[in-house]
Amino acid sequence: MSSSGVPAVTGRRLSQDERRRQLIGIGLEILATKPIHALSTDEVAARAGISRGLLFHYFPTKQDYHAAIVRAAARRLLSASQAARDVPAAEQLTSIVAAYAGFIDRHLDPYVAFFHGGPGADPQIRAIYDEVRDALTDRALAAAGAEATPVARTVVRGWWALVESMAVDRAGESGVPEGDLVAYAVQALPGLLAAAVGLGG
Amino acid sequence: MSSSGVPAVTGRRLSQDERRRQLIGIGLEILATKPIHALSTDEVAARAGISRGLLFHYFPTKQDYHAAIVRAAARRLLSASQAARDVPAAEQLTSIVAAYAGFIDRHLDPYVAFFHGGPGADPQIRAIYDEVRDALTDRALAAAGAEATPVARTVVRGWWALVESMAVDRAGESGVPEGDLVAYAVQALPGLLAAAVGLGG
DNA sequence: TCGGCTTGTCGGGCAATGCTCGGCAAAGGT
DNA sequence: ACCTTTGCCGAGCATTGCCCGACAAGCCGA
Repeated sequence: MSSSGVPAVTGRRLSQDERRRQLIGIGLEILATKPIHALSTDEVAARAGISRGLLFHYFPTKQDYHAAIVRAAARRLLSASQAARDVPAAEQLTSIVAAYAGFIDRHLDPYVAFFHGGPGADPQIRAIYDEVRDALTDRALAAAGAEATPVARTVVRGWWALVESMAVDRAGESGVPEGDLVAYAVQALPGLLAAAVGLGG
Repeated sequence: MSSSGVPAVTGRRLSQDERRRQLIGIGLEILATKPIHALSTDEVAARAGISRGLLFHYFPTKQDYHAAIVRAAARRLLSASQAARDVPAAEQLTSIVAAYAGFIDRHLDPYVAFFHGGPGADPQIRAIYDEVRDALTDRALAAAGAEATPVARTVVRGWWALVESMAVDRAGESGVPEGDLVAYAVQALPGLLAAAVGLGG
């Protein structure tokens, strides 16, 4: 568990890309454990076997470093939350929700730390959250075969919030089996969308 | 705009209660604007007209101070999200949701800053969030006349997440009138609850 | 009016931390 | 063997969270 996949033979000279990857990997490890304000640049530098100064060469600000880490976590979440290949159109949505819920189930603590964690007031991080929600919303709308009107998007974003809430609850305490949760969520969406067609605007 | 309601005649000697209130008031003002890591004890002390040391006499740690501020914000949210008096049972839920959505609408930026903001990994603050969600869930279940089974609680918590998501979206950009949103949310809950009766456990 | 006790308050100071900067040295081409 | 590039060091500055010993404002009894 020394340092995130990359062996980090201390003393070697890494390429920009290797170093960035290593530093982000270390950040992913640490931020899964403690909040940002408890992550010190000293610790990161020590784990990476480099000087404090070098960290700021790669990420001019601690906020930038934090944003890069969250962005990496977001990429993982999005790439995990795709429909399995060779899935018939009718089961696309189920496949996506199952993948998403499974991801939360497998990585509950880090998930909560990353996506309910960072300073919500930081615009960089807020933007990343929005991108994730938008991407998931696009996928769900496409899989559900629904038109992407503004109202429909709002509803689907809300529905994702519901799914996330229940998935986190489930992984935490409630005894609902994952399969049931997925089926419930998929079954609930059409009704929510249908009832929204008359909504203002 | 000197300092949050309490006049704070600098130089006077305040009682413990007055001072605490004043400091929390200042925190509520500042945290509505910027994230926690950008709030310095110096700034708070300067605004309150006191020394840095005194702040730590009232809140032994910056996290404690932060938690006290968030707790105050949570109290305001909860006290605003009640059913209006003299509302018939059938409209209790509508009244609560309207109050909640109205609160978000009136205080969008502070709301997001406080309730999507704090370090999610800080257990104190996480506990406050949980208390708020639990309290709102209790109210909604009672108003809907539903039984408070574990599954129902999970569903209602998820439904609140949906309501919050849509309310924030609404206040931000989407053109859905607030009344429509409230009616939509209230109408959606029974279906979500009914479909959940068979859920595992 | 004086003395004494309680307690809100000051302000200097320590250690940690975010961030800067000038310069060194390893890698690689010629 | 030289030179250019560039990854990297490490000393140092300013800020900030936090501690602590001491002062003084307020109240009480005499």
